[in-house]
Amino acid sequence: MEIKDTLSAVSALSALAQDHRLAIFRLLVQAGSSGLPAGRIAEMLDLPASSLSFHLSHLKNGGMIRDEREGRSIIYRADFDAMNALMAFLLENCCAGEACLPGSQQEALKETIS
Amino acid sequence: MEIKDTLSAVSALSALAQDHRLAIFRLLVQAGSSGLPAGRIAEMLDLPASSLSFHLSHLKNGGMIRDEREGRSIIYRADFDAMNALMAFLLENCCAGEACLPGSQQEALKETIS
DNA sequence: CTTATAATTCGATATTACTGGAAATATGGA
DNA sequence: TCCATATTTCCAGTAATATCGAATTATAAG
Repeated sequence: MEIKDTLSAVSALSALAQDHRLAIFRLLVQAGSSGLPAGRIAEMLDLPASSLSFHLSHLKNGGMIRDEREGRSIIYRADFDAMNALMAFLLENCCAGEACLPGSQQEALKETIS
Repeated sequence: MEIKDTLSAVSALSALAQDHRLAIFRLLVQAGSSGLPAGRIAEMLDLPASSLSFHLSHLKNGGMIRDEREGRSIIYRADFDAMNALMAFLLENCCAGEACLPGSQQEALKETIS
């Protein structure tokens, strides 16, 4: 997992920076590796299909989710590697060493992630 | 440092989800506790004063920075507690335990932060 | 081949964000 | 008081996002 450049960090952040999209992503995180079909997400969040589709494509553009067709459904899954990279970027660029994590844990995370 | 609700997480995320604002925040993180006056930020990022002010107020609204008047200048500082809380929120809600950090580090972070 | 289901794309509309010059506000000093 | 400096607020124009019904595409099954 590489550390993101500023541009991809911005698109990852803006993918999550919207109430419906954050809710969608959290659902997918909970769902784990089995993911959820679009219709099930729409149902759970009570969103019209076309609105959901708009947000899913935004999340996909930001690299935060992946999709895979399975029969008539399309299964969406959270991209944990991307989330990982985003966390690493924030830790590295927005936390200044002194804050957010004690130094030792920060070092350990860097090794884990990069 | 409390764990954020979804609404404040969205405003923190959207505060950072813009190229100029992310750049501003990173500068302030680097500057640390001494912070930077608005004019210096405008100079470093080559932004018109009014545009900078727009972004600063957005960052402030999202709770990511603080300001303090000092003579004719207004000094801006990154709010590390807010960044901390955002990291904790993401870890808790968008990382699903299995991912982003090995379990032991995640536990340690939760204790550190909450 | 037709019908039903799952999802996306299109299109029209409404809302919100971004930009930057000009005017207003606040402070400090001559 | 008057002027210069630092910054914000105002305003108008432009661009990007969000919403959701209707039309379209893709798949599966009878």
